[in-house]
Amino acid sequence: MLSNSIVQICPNIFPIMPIIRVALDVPVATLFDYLASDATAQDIGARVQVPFGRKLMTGVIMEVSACSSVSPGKLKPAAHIFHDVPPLPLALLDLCRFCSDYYHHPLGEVMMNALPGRLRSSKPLVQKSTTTFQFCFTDAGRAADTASIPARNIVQNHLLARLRESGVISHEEAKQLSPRAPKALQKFVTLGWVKEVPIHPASVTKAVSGPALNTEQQSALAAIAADISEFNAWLLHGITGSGKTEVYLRLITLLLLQGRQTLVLVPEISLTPQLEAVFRARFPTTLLVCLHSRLNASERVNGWLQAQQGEAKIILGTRLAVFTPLPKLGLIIVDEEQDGSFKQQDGLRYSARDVAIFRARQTNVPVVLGSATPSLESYYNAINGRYRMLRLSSRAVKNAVLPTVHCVDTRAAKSKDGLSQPLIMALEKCLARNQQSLIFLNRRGYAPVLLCKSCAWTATCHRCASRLVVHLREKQLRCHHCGHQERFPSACPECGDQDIVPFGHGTQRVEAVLTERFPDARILRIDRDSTRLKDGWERMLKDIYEQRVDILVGTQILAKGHDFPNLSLVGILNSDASLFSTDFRAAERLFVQLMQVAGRAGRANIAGEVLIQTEFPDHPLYHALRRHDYDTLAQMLLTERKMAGFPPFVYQALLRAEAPQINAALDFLASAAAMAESSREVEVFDPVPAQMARLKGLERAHLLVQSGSRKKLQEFLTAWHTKLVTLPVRKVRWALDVDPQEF
DNA sequence: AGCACGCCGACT
DNA sequence: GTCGGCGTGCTC
Repeated sequence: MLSNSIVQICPNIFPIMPIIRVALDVPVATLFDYLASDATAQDIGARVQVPFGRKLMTGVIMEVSACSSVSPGKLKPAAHIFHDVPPLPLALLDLCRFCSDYYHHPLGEVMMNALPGRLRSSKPLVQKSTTTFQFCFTDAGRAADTASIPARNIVQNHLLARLRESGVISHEEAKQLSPRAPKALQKFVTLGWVKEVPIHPASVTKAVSGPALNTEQQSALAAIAADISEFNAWLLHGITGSGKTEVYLRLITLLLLQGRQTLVLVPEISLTPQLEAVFRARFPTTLLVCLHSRLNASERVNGWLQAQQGEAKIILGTRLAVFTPLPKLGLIIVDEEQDGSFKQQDGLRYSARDVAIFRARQTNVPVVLGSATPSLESYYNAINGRYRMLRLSSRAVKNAVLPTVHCVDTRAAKSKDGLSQPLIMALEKCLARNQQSLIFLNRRGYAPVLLCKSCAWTATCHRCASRLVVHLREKQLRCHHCGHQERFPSACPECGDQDIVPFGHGTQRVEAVLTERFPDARILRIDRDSTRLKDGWERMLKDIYEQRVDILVGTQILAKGHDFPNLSLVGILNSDASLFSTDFRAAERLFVQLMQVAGRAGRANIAGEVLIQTEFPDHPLYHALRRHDYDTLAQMLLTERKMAGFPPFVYQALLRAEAPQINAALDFLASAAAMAESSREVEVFDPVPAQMARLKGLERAHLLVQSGSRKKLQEFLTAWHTKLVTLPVRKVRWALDVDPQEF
C-alpha cells in the first residue's frame, strides 16, 4: 500500500518494469508474459486477469521484469491486477516452483491448485469480515441458577458444563456438539448468561490443562522443544495409544505462546473432526481452521484467508492444506505419516508429507512425522540420521496393556463359512463378557468372485481388468474399481448352466454367517457400502460408543483413528493374499493395517485379544505382529528392499501412459524409452502393462526409471521431460509420477 | 485444457 | 459441391 503510493509520487526511484510473468492454469510448462505498466515488485504473488486465446483467464503474477523474450508484437496488456486479498507470500511461490520442478508438473497448474476455488475465478472476492465470534460466559451466567434447567435438556446442560469449564465456546465447537446448540446459545444470550465476543487473533493463548506426561512423552517433548526454532525432521514413533496427540498438543501450546502457527496434516477427512474436537477443547480461545475438500467454497476461502493473514493459529487439514500460505508458520505436524493418502494419485502427483518436509526446511521450522508404524522410507531416514527418532513405547493410559496376538492355523483348525472354531469360541466368550468384538477383513460385498461351477467362468468387468464383486442383498454385481454395476445373472452367460455360486468371503457374507451363528447378538457391518448414507458413519460410531453393538464386521475404515473403549476381541480374516503380492510394498501395508486394527483391542482397562486366521502362522510378519515388534520387521523388510534394489535404497519415477489400445500406450512408452539418455547412474526399464491393466475402459502401461541418487534421477527426468513433450501423442494420455506408490 | 486451423468421407 | 470428423499446434 505504502510503496504503491511512493511509486505514484516518485516513479523515478523505481525501475520501470512493465512486464509481468503470469502462471495460468494450462498444462504448459511456461509462464506467459503480459504488459502491465503499473505493476511493481509488490504485485508479485497477486492474482491477475489476462486475455488468453479468445477469453479471459485468472492467473498469478510470478515475476515482474523490465523485458521479455517474447516478441513485443505478441504481448497483450493485462486486464486487471486484483488487490482484493494480499498477494501470496514469496515463500508460497517458491514452494509451488519446487513442486513444479520436482514433480515435473506445469507451474501454472501447481500454482492455481494451491488457491481455494473462490480465488481461481475471475470475480474479485468481496471480503466479508474474517472475524469469528465465540460465546463467552458472563458473570451473570456464572451466578445463574442453572440447576433450574431440567436434566433432559441435554444440549443446554452440555453447553453450560463446557462454559463452566473453559469460560468460552466457539460457534464451530457448539455446532459440533449439536445442531440445536446455536439456538440454545441464543437463549442464553437473551438471558444474559453469555455474550458474543469476537475472537481476537492476538488474544492471549489460553490452554486448558491436559493430562500429565509420562517420561517418554516428556523427553520427546523436551527434545523437540530444545530445537523448536530451526528445521529438523522428527520421526515420532509411538505405538497406538502411547499419547502422540498429547505431545502434539504440548508443542502447539509452545508455538501459541510465541504467537506462531502450526500446520497439522492428517491423511483423511474423516480424521479431522475428532482431532478438531481435541484441539478446540484444549485451546478454546485459539482460532483454528480446518481445510479440506469437503468444505464449501466460502468456508474454504475464509479459513484460507485467516491462515494467510496469520490469524488462524492452528491449521488442520488434509494434503491440500500443505499449500496454505502461513506467514507465522512455526511447526508442521504430519500425523499417520505412513498413510498412502498423502500421495495424490492424479494431476499433480505430490506427496503432502514430502512437500511438508521441504516446506519445513524452506521455512526453517521443525516438522514432526508421527506414526505407530512409520513408512520404511521415514524409518530408514531416521536410523541413518537424516531424521531424528523419538520413541513412545508404552501406552499412556494407565493400566492399558497391549493386546495378545495369536494366529489360528486354518490348515489345522476346522473352519466353517470362513470362521474358524477358535475364533467362534472367542466370540462367544466375548459376548458372554458383554464386551465388543470386531471381525476385520478387507473385502466389501458378499463374495469377491462369482463362479460357474460347470465351466469355471467368472464374472469380470468389461471396463476394467477386474472381477465383479457379488452384492447379494442388492442382487447386483459391482466393479470396485470403476463403479460399474449389473444385475445378478440367473445363469452362466458362457454355458447357460444355472449353477453359478458366490466364491470367497466379503463383509456381507461374514455378517450373514455371524447372524446365523449368533442370532441374539447385535451385529453391525461397517464398510463403504453401509456408511455411505448421510451421517451413516457418525451414527454407527455413536451406536458403538453407546454399547448398542456386540459384533462389528468391517473393512479398513475401522482401522484408523477411532478408539472403541469396550472392544476386547479382534478377528482378522483373509490377510494372507498380501504376503505374496507382486507389489513390493504390500507386506509393509498389511503390517501397518494389522497393527492398526490390533490396536483397536484392549484400551482403557480391558485386556485385548487378537486372532489372525492364516495358513502361514510362521510368516515373519505374523511373528512380528505377535510381539508388537515393528523394528524387527522393519529391519527385515529393509534388508529385503536393499537386496532387491527397491526404495528407500533407490529413487523411482514412473512414466504412466493410458490409451484405448494397449499397443498405443506401449508404443508411446517404447519411443519414450528410446529417447532416454542412458547412463550408469540412471536405470531405465522396459515398458510393462500396469497391475490393473485396464481401468475405466482404458489400457494402462508404464515405464520405471530409477537411480541410487535422487539428484541424478531429477537431472535425468528434467532432460527427459523436455523431450517427452515433443513426442506425438496419438490418443495416449501420459504423466510422470515421481516417487510412485502404486504400480 | 480450450480452441483454432486443416485436410479427407457421406450428405442436403 | 458443402458439413463435419478429429489430428496438430498454439496460446504471452
